[in-house]
Amino acid sequence: MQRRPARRKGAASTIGDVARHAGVSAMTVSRVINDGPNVRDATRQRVIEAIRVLDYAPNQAARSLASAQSLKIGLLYNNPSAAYLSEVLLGGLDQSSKAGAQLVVEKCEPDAEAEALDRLLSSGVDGVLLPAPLCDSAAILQWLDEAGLPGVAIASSQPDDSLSAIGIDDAAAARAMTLHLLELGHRRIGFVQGPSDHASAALRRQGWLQALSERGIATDDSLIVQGSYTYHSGLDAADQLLSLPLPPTAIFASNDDMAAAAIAVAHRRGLDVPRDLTVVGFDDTALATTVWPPLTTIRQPVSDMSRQAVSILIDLIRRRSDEPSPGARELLDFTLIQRQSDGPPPVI
Amino acid sequence: MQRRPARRKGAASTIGDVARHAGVSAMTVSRVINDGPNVRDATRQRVIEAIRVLDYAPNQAARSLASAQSLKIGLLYNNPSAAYLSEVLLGGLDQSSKAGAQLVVEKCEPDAEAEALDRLLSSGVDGVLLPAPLCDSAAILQWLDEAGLPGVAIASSQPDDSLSAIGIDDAAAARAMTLHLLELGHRRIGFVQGPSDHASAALRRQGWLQALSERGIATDDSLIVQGSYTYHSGLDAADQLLSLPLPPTAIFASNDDMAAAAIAVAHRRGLDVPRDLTVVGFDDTALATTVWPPLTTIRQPVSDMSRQAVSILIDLIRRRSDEPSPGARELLDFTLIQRQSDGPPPVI
DNA sequence: CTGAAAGCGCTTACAG
DNA sequence: CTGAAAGCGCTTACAG
Repeated sequence: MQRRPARRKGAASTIGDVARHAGVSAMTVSRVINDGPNVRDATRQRVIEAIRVLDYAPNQAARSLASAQSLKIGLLYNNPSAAYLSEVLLGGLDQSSKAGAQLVVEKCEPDAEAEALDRLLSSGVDGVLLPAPLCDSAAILQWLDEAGLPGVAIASSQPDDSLSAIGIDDAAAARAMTLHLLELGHRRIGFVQGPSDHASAALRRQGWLQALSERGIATDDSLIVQGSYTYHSGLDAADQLLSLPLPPTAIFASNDDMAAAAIAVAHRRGLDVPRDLTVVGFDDTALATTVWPPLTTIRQPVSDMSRQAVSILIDLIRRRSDEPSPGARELLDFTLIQRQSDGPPPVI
Repeated sequence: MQRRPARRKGAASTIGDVARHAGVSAMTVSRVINDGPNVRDATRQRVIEAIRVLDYAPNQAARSLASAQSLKIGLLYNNPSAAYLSEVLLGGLDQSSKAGAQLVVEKCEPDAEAEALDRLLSSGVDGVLLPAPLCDSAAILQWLDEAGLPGVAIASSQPDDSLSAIGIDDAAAARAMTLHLLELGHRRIGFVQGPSDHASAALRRQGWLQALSERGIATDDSLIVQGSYTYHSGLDAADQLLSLPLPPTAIFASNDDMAAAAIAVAHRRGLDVPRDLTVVGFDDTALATTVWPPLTTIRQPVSDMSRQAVSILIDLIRRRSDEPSPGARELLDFTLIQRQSDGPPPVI
């Protein structure tokens, strides 16, 4: 029976060790760690060096005990999609643990925002992460304001002014995708629009329109069909598009669920994708690669967004009471991921 | 400009408050909190009452600082599916935060188990959560053993003996689903099997066989088709089944991805689901409800499993060095979720 | 079965 | 710009 080694992370170095090594007091080390003012540059350098040499990492428990400030961050979610949620969670968790903050996750049921928010508040959070589409909810924003808590929107390109936000430029991404389709030779591109209560839906449509007009392609209103971001709505939308007297040679769906549905419809009609019809999506969810052929789509760096959102939120919390920062906006790069659902239009 | 209220969770009660209220020392309160021995029952009751009255909750930071035991729990994942992962994450996060443990999440790339594990070890985790199928990896189990770390398998019904595990009874669930199909009137039920390196695959097949034999239905080998849990493999499997001279009236796929593919194939062949063909899955992933018609499937309580796995792991860590507990097994209830992809067989 | 003392590693006032 | 002291809320030996 193998006896378990005692592997307690042997005597991690403390603030005292660093102080001794640098020839200063613990107080000064603390100042350096916390980016405090009033440290001569030479002193600061010596401390930083000592930290490096001793491989020192502050003990978070001691930190929060002493400062009586545990840094609890709330994350409200609404399950738009599991893939999206898990990325938000992964990024948020990673950054929170690095920053020594605790992440408290609450589900927000459709018409019970108040309850979720109250649970969050009573658990003592110092700020809230709001992944889209929750950041577009007026009720939530108002509540946040009343509670006096800072919030950061994730994956929202057009959030309320009261919020700091991080996201991609949805319009630019949709424009890039449309340009890609145009380059392949497509001229009749069907567009499946998202629901009007999602800020992203309008922006994606706008990007599509812009690319078209840039290349001098006249827009044909019959090529725009309304969807609601659900797979089921994509079924109807694609059917409508492919029933047109002059059907499109490519379908650009505003999200992957609807694009996956478009592929299903094409197959049912005996059309090969991408030989007979090109279908592209948006979001790069798990569905994009479970479906056959895998979808060409736009990927948002969701976990990076979440990571950065945590940093921004912590800054906001630490700075508190100061000027109520006027909602910073941060844009991250998207990626066009080309897989196997796109190709040139069929030669007639 | 609304000034932020100072809402620091006003003077939460401490162990001292409780001690005073109960007329004992802080030490005794600590014993009660930690289920320590040597407390007279009457004393314990008084303390519990005081805790209730004062709404006392131990300060985790102080706790881990004092005990120099921060309780870090590692979670290794391998992205089988985002839905599964997010449930594991949600449950694990919830329970860890309740127990004052920190959750450290690491991704384990296909052939780089060693790296992921080393990162986990160097981050100082005290134990590891292993969601299926990672708990079936010999490399990981060996590493865990060498590191002397306790581990708990999640959603595994047939894990290694060295591990504690929590899961559902896959065979019983598959049997229940098959019985359900039989009750609807089906007699020719096609079965799409999972990959042989997944413990669950064999168990699910076994459950299917058992139900059949219980009802005295002869098994027809042509009705068993090999799949690999991917959507793409489901396409081929369903094609094979539906090309049979005497095709099945129902297809039971071992997971939702393959079931979704079966629906796609049926549609492509002009078959209506469920009127002409019943299709059921297993797992209740997001795909089950994005596809049309939504899938009848088996749901595992993944987030509950994850929650309990955390509790078990913490017990294991606290108990350490003691008898190396011989791998407890915990079975949770599954649910058969009936949606719209099943019905009686077509009348001929 | 119960308690008084010391200390975990940091930060917060307060001095200089 | 820097430091000595006290204390955050708990637990760990150690006594009784």
